[in-house]
Amino acid sequence: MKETLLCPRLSKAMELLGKRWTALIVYQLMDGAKRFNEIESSLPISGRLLSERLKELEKEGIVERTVFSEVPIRVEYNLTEKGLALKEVVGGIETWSKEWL
Amino acid sequence: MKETLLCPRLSKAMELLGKRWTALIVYQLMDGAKRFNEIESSLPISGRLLSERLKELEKEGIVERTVFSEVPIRVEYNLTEKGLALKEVVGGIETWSKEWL
DNA sequence: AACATAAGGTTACTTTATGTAACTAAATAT
DNA sequence: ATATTTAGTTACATAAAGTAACCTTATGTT
Repeated sequence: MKETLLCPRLSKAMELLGKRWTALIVYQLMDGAKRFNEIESSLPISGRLLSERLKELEKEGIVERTVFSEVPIRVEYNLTEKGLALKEVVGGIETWSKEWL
Repeated sequence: MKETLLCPRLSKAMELLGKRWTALIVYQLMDGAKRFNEIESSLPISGRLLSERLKELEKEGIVERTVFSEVPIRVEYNLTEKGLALKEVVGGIETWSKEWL
């Protein structure tokens, strides 16, 4: 695999969004905060991977994690401004899928 | 991994676009037909996987393959109407990446 | 006290996807 | 006969994803 002159930002964006589940997780958060188990139930993803993806998204500043120290513990995830900006992208994919799939 | 009520078309779209390299291949074809080696040179992808992805995209009707029986052989790939419709999606990702990455 | 429950994970292990490098086919040129 | 070129394919190694069992904390039940 050799190096190229491909736009590094587009490349980075695809590394994120092109990772399995990432866009669908963002999609789940598009209409407001959700808890870990809610996301897990709404997608055919395993807890292991959901945990991994949420960490990545948090590190990228796309998702924000809020812990409520109740019993049992409650953790909510919601999109940051950066994440909300992805609405257009995911919306575009949704539109395309409705027209062509 | 359990079943969900997730929109099957969006789900399918993400299975395609969320596969490594797929969107970047489409991006490479956005400004006209390209040959196998041209795509391979413009992306850090291996020939093995490029071949696999192009077959998938062809099967999905996103990419069209044209063989020119010259010597040496020449094969061109270009987007179908369905593939061209993805310009907006990939363009949206590009826009987002420029603003947020 | 002993056990169960619940959320939000983590760990160990298996299967699938991706990356690497060498090889093939066809037609021509040296 | 050997080399060159394009567009792949094959065999093998490594990385990522899937599965299932387990952990922690704080309560609630027997």
